[in-house]
Amino acid sequence: MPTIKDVAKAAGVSIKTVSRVINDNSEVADETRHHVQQVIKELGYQPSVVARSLVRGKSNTIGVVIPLSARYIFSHLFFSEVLRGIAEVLADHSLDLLVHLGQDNTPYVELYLQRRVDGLIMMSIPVDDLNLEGLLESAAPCVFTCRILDEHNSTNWVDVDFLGGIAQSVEHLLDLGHERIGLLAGRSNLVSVHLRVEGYRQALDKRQISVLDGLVLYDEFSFAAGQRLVNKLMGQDEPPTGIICGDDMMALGAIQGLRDMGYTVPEDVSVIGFDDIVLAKFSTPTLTTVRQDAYNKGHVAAKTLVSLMSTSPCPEPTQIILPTELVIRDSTTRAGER
Amino acid sequence: MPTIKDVAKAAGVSIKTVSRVINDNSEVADETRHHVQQVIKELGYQPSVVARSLVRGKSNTIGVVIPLSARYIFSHLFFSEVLRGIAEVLADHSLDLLVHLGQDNTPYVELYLQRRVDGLIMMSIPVDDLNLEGLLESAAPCVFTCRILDEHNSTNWVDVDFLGGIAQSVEHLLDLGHERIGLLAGRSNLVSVHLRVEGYRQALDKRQISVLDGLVLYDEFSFAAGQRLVNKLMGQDEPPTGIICGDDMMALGAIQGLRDMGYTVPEDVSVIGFDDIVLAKFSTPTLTTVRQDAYNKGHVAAKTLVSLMSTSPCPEPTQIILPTELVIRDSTTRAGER
DNA sequence: CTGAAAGCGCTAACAT
DNA sequence: ATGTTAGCGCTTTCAG
Repeated sequence: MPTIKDVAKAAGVSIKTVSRVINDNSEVADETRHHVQQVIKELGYQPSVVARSLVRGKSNTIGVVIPLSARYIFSHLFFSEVLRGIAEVLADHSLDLLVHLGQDNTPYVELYLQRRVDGLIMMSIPVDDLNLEGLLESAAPCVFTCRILDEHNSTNWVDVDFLGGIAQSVEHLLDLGHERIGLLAGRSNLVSVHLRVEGYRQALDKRQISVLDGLVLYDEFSFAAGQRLVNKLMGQDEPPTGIICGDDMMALGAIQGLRDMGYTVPEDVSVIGFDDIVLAKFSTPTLTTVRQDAYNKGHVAAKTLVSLMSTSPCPEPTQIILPTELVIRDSTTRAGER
Repeated sequence: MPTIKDVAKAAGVSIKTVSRVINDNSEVADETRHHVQQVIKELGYQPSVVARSLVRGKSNTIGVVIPLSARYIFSHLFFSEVLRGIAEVLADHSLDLLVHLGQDNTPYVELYLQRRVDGLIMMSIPVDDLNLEGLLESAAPCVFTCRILDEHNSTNWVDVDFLGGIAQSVEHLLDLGHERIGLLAGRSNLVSVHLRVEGYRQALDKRQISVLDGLVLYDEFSFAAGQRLVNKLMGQDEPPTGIICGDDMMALGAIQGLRDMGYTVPEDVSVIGFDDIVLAKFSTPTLTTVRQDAYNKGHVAAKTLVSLMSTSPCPEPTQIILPTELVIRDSTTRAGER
């Protein structure tokens, strides 16, 4: 592959002149410019981004880190939606996108320390992530697509309103006359799961309803987990008449599990999901759920990172909570309908 | 951030010695080595991958190109599954993964020509892609996750057996006594769609059943398209009793559309999908479909690319067709059951 | 308007 | 076993 030197030689000009042409900034005589452009085309020359990165001191690349421990999100449409939101913003700024599955043994902050990326977007980091500390200690521009535990409150993040979304779900069920409400929360090592539980608590407290033991269960976000947990939940002395799930796949699993046990949804038990995946609209019954806009999450996170990187000195931490919306469909109804 | 020079100075050794330590190949006295390692740790030194790339002449990065025209795959779980398959192989080989949404105006072969990536994996390229030619003319190591039109038959690709999968679907319906079978094929600018149609034709020919006009329709892969097309299909004089769809989302849309028109699935019309997405197992009725292993597709494509890059001279083109499997569920039944 | 030369951070012959 | 030196391909003062 030709280099700038080859072009210079072939065009009979200096390297610097070629450099000027390809960066079309400084003044070059029109004649020279055209001639050089001609030679460039003939040779099929393309400047090496690697050499440019070295001399310019930046890679023009953003890393998106997906902890392997959160690998389940890979089988979530959620993931590709967030990624799409990120990718479109980066494209607008001519930034490249490096996707990194974080093996726990290689601290992902190295991506930055090795000048491979200029900034990082972290997806769904669990609270017990081993490499998080190293990242926060570094000067790496970084935005999380989820809240993290952070005593200094100094991280940038974009997240949806899990607390409010779940609280609204609880209120919806209470309004329908449900008094015993179960929560299938998700993995307990995620901040978002804690927030879900907190939203559940607050909504019940507000109506002076006591939070009962055994009505909040934890497991991974999956159809299978929904099926599993619902068995536990309904096996209790006084089973709930309404169940709120950490995400839609869990909710669909819960519905299936309930059906297998002989319950009818929503007549016997109302079920609410979270996310509003495509499926939610088409399941039987259609799923009442809390909508979050994953594309927008990625979009906003990327925007935040880009502005973070172009601003100096480092601005105040940006912490954005995106709204959710309760979408009421057919999986919820008044208590005691049957 | 410290450079190799800083380390050398601080350790009181030459740059080359530091280089030897961080590449731990050549012989360095144990004492020197330990000392240098100590200094590296103290300074928090990390070698710059950019500088390394420049001098080594390779980026250790693979680009995955997703044509924007195929943006729909972003909202397909399929995409993230393929990507996961790719990512895991690359991680094993310490290769980085660059995801590139191909804007049609920037030829993606530039990723290679600018030394940004050492090889490319192309996802779902339509036949009318403008930038394809440039890529094929270049020397870029490249593997497609779909077949492409290529008169020289010189490209490397990994694909699933669309032709066989659809043929098997047709046979399944024929075995159930269906004689009029519709095909909702997908976008006609995809080779995979042509192959689906070809499979459909061959299977019907084999049983000496004539292929009727109006029974094969084209549209995008989506729920909405399934709903749309089924209306056209059933509005004909002699509507089909069996419908084969290009993918599962289309099939689910078709089922919904049929239901809206007052038909029952599968009693009135049998429906078959393609992919076997998670949803297929949980829809009502559960969906008969052709399973393809998207993760494996990505895995094999990445493996192929890696071996391609490490082999010289360039080996014979690798063209792999992965098997599919017909998964029979509840959306298909004998013709005239009702 | 153009060129010579230094240097980005690293590796690799070639000494010593 | 260790250091010197010359690049990798580009940008960028600083002169001409």
